[in-house]
Amino acid sequence: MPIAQTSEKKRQRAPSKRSLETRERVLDAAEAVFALRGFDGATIRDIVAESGEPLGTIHHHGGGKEVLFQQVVARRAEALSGARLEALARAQAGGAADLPAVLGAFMRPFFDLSQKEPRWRHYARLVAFVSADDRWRALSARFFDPTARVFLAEIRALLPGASEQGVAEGFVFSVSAMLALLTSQERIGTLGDGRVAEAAQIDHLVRFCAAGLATGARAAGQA
Amino acid sequence: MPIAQTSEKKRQRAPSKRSLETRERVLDAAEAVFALRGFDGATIRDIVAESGEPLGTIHHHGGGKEVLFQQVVARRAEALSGARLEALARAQAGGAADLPAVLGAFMRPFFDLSQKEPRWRHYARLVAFVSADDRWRALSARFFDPTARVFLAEIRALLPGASEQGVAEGFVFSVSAMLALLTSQERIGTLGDGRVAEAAQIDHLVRFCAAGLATGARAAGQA
DNA sequence: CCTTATTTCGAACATCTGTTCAAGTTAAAC
DNA sequence: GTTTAACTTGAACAGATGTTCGAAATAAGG
Repeated sequence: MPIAQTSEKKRQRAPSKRSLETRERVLDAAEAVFALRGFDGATIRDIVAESGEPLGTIHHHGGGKEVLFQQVVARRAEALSGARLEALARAQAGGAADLPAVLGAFMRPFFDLSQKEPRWRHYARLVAFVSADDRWRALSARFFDPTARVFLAEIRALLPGASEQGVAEGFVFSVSAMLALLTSQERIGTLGDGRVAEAAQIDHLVRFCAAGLATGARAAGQA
Repeated sequence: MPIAQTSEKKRQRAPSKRSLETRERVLDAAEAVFALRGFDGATIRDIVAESGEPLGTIHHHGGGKEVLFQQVVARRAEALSGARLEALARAQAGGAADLPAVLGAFMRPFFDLSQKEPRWRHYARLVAFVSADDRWRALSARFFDPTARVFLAEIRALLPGASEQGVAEGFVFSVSAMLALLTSQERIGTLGDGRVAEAAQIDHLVRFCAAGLATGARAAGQA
């Protein structure tokens, strides 16, 4: 899944195991630093310090600051989409899923993955940055929009009275609320009872958004 | 309302009218640039270009990049709080206000001000940055939290069955949804039918959040 | 009208930042 | 085992960036 389309000369040898490990360390460090400081606030030398790799190595594996950022976003995108679509399929296994179940299938995988693997919290913050900044619209469109469209269609099917525009707005509100919880959660995520409290907050988030979406649909239907 | 508390030597002369106008131009330009590029992405020389003022003048009036940012945030904070509290008082003029009215009093002034004075759109984006980044927590706490607490108390009074924690979460969800609309709106704000479409979106936003808050309270009351 | 605090202005400075480069090392392909 | 593509490493570079500084212009206070 290469990002750059232009003038790629083909490799003549498979990368070594050591090289692959180095690349992983570079991307992990970049993910952490970008998540903490944002794209403009982050420095290649911050990533050097975080990874322990020398300066030249960051560029060798990263391909420049901007391409490095894109690689970090791309690395976990497929896993995220997969988890969301699987959760949706699971919710629909026993017949039609209701609105909270569909919303939950979209939102919960992010939190579940964050609890299993702390690096996903960094990725979550990164996704918030990508979603909020027009500069990364192309990244959003490529990696997140296709899955979002699937869920949008499911939600529309559950709200037959709603306008397409209204559902889309409600979905945007929902995603922004999810990202707010996801990123604010980071600073209390490692606390003792964080896991228990977080589960309740996610339940609340899903209920909140489901109610908001349903009401918007109802009002649009009346008008 | 000075930001810096440390070692301020008192002025011996009133600032000239020309000086005040220059300061205003500097803050306007800084507001626009910070709103467009964020704190780290913005450059003093970007502000030089935007304002037309020479480099030294930015520092003379701004007091350094970080203090300049704080000044920009501070400048319109009081007007925003005032507009929100007035809207709340107006909503409660004829007896008790319901949840959508209270939420609307918090959210609508931002959009109303943006329509009257386009510079408020820049300020709105700035507020989104400040709210999203822990680095500016102190600014948030000083300029926005007091008013938010007033509205939080009003909402709690309207939802007697809800837990304090649950209402606070719902309020956070609501604010993040509002900021999402506010910042995404910027790119289509100057379109021809922008005003009409925006009004409908704000109605939708208020209904969405009111429904979400009410449902969260109901569920918490049941449990 | 004086005095001088304040403002205007841009050159200069030290530091930071992304990137390049070349020499040395490693390991894939045969 | 040999060859050499790929990787590792850090010094060096060009440009950007926040800040400082002093001289000149302006206007408040008397």
